[in-house]
Amino acid sequence: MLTLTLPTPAKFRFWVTVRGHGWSDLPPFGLDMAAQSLSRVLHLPDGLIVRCVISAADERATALEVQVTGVERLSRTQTDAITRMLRRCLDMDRDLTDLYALIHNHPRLAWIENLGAGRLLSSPTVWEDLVKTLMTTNTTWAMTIQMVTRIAALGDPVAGGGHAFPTPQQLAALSLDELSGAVRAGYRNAYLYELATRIASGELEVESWRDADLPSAELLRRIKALKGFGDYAAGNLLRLLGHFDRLATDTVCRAVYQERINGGIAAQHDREIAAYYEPFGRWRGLVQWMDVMELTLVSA
DNA sequence: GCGTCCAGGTCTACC
DNA sequence: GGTAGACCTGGACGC
Repeated sequence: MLTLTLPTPAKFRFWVTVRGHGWSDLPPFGLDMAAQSLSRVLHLPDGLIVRCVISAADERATALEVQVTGVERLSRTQTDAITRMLRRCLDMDRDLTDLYALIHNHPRLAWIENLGAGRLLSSPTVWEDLVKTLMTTNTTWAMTIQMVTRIAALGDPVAGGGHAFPTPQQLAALSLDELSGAVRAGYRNAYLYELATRIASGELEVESWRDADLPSAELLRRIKALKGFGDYAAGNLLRLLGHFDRLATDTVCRAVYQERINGGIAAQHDREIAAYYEPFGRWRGLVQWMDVMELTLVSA
């Protein structure tokens, strides 16, 4: 086992980031609640597959400890790749200064700054975030976990158990029937297969969607052009890509708006919810998600 | 064990 | 632009 050190930015809170949304429940991420550690199987650009277990000495630690298994030694290039991928997963390069200034004296949202919340765990690739988002649509969270677990099992195995997340090429190499039988995602199977085959063939390129210069409107257009990605799914993916000027309103968001914001009265239309978050400007999507996660994060 | 109902978001056809 | 119905899975429930 090798140990790496990952310096953290100021005000970075490891466990709050890990618990910031449900991705940590989905393989090839894994949680050890007792040890407060996050595991992740990484498929490095050179093909090497390793398992990383990330932990912090305490919540205000200035560096994370990363234990790497599945390999006896790492080259400088491989170490840099692991560091780069984990920094991306843990949203370490996000500057939340403006958000914290916006909500500094807000009676209901000041907890976000106090807790150091606002970073979202994401996947190393846009492809993986697309697949996982698709598997959250029109289903329960328990079902999402089951479907993603079955998808992850189609990836390359790692020493010690578990798999790397499969590449688009690996899923595209199957027939639709084979994929459907393995994943059991219902009508989503066809959408997943189309996504994988279009990326694998080179017709669709999604990794550049992390480019910060890509306007939200253009990114939204590209995402919604994909089969199976409607308003909610597109909003969710935009959030994971760091675009917070769109909402991702689902049933949980509607319930939170009704119960904790609007005095028990349901919104007449999603436009009413959109109007509520409008004053938060380019941060509105993140504020909406923080409203959903408040009880989980404050009690974590 | 079997049948029925239900939850979830998106797509398509239709008005 | 708005709406209805179909799409799937598996858990919950009643018998």
